[in-house]
Amino acid sequence: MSADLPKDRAPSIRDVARLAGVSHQTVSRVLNDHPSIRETTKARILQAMEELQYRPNQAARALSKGRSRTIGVLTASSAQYGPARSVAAIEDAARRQGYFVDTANLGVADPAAIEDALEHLLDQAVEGLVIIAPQERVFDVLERLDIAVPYVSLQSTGKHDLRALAADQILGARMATRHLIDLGHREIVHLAGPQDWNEAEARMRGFLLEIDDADLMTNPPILGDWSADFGYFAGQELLRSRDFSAVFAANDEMALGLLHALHDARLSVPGDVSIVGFDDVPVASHSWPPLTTVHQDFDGIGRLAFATLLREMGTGVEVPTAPIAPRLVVRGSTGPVPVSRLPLLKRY
Amino acid sequence: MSADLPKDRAPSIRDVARLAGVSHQTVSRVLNDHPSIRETTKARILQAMEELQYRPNQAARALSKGRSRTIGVLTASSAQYGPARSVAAIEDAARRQGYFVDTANLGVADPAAIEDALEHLLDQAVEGLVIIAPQERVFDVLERLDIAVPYVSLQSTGKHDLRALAADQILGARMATRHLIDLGHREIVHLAGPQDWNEAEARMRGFLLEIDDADLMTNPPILGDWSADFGYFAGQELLRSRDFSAVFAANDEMALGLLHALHDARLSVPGDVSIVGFDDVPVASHSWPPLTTVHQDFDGIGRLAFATLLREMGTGVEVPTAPIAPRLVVRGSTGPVPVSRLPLLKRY
DNA sequence: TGCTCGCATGTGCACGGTCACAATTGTGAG
DNA sequence: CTCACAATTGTGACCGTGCACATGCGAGCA
Repeated sequence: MSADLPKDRAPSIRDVARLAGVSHQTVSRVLNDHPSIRETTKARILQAMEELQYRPNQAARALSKGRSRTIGVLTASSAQYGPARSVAAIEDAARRQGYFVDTANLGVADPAAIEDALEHLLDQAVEGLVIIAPQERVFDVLERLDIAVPYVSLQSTGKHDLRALAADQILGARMATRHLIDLGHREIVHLAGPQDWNEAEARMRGFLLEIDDADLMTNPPILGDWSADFGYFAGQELLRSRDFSAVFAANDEMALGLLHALHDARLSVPGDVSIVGFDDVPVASHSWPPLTTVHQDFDGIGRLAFATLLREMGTGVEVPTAPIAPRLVVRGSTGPVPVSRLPLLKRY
Repeated sequence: MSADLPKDRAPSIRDVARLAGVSHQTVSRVLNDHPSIRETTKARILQAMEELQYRPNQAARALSKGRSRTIGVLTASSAQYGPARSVAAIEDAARRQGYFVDTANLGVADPAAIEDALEHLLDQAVEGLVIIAPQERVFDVLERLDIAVPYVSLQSTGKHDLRALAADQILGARMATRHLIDLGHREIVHLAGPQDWNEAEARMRGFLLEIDDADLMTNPPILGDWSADFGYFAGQELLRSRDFSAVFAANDEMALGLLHALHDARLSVPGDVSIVGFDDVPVASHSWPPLTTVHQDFDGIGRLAFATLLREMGTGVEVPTAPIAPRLVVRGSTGPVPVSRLPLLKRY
């Protein structure tokens, strides 16, 4: 049969309808599996679809239903392990529910860039937004633009939404700090993340809360930029200027850089200094010594974020969710305060 | 004025037209900046748009023009640094050109999952595809489905497209291997990536070519899975079974795991064994010792991929492209063959 | 037998843009 | 002042799908 002449447009429901000898509406009903369709008719239509290699046109569907089935993901530094992993998980979960994911990466996060990225996502008529690794500025813009779609944010402090995830950050930081205190450390330095990141701020908060609970003193944390390079330089600086026996770094990368600086200075870890990181990136267990850190279930966080967003969007779909708990993973980079160090402490 | 009654639908060009006192077509002309429009009219329309907070509906545009302005990115293991970074670069470049990016991550890469992910992207009527970190199977599926849109692939071997990028992988591997040979190493082991990844295969090819050019012998490479954990176990196994003075790992993660194994065995790097990685991930410079590796410009690769795709898609837009060259970064993990080792070699 | 009811299917239009093709207005030459 | 022609603007159809609202048809019942 030469029923399918060149016709370069992709086949539409009408083409399918013609081939199956029904009206386009009946075909549409099959697509949305409407209950009242005779089995034989349905079979005939399905076969016609198969024959024509029919693929529903999402744009047309979006236009007519007013729903795009697309969600947007706004992410800063998506090349970092944690965010990247969560994005992948979100994408996966979304695809499973038939949603498309449109991403926008923020390089520099000046308000103009943020607005630009958001506009881009809104242009696509996203039905919801996931904000990853949010900085306060992002929420300012979000509020200023008066976004019409629901959004959730990962790893925030609960200021704007998801309390559950927020608790994790603070709790995780407390666990890390507690671990060091339990080992006898009294002079603990916090190598913090950039404070305009809610996530970094929450971790610092957890650190300070735990220090406070233990009635310890601490110098103001060092504000870093998440990078291993910064960790390295901060380490050099610390060695020059402060006395301390342990460091809690706000993420693994900085912890690894710090480790490097300590090696350079011929100091032993954990002999002279103990180090704890945060995130448990895959290489954390292979540094020398292996890094004690706080494990985060990034996949779970991503899935939870999507599930929460789905609920927020008021779709009927309810995806089961479970709260995400951080987990302290003790490896070789932490140990008791060295005896040799105890007298030193008396100086203060 | 209460011209804007509730009317919950978003404003359309017709609403704008009414407010500006022109026809919808004139508004459309403004959107596509058609040349012949009186300046005063244009200004009036722009103001009306502003007033109504008008935002063009992409779905409608896609429907009527038959173009979605969307490209798809198919990626395996997008949580890895390199791919993640390239994806971000692609996304950025695409956004700049007004394109949307839809991503699909491959967890396990069985043909069914690949097909599923591709179908998902095609459902969105993507105009082009970027395949990242391709495995041969992906291309099989791609060919079987007889995809109608152009695609480019990152870091392939040139079998399917982009020769320029392919050369990089082989060249980079040769540079790494050459470096070890120049240092006097004769027994070099290659810790390869999974061979169904074209990228891994290319690196192995580069290694073998260089070994061959130097008239050296080598045992068959060890086939890994890219992970640091694998590098660690491979290291333990190597120490038990083989004699060697240097290892070229197909990526940094495996190299770091290997480093860990050597530390565990109390071997010195580079005193006893030299190690080279591939990728130059951010922590590579902070391992102990800092890792000698082959730097790849992932951002550049991403941009190049998008530019190439744009050309492939036959859009008028020409984005300037520059070939990407790998760069050997010599750090502390490589050094001359230890004298103590030379006699040992005679045994073979 | 005639009537109601529910299932299965069909008809026509709306969604918000773009396109092809008028229709109108403005401009300069003869 | 008229006409040809360009510049500007308007009209109506169409893209592929879903919705509201018929319509046809057989079963059940009085």
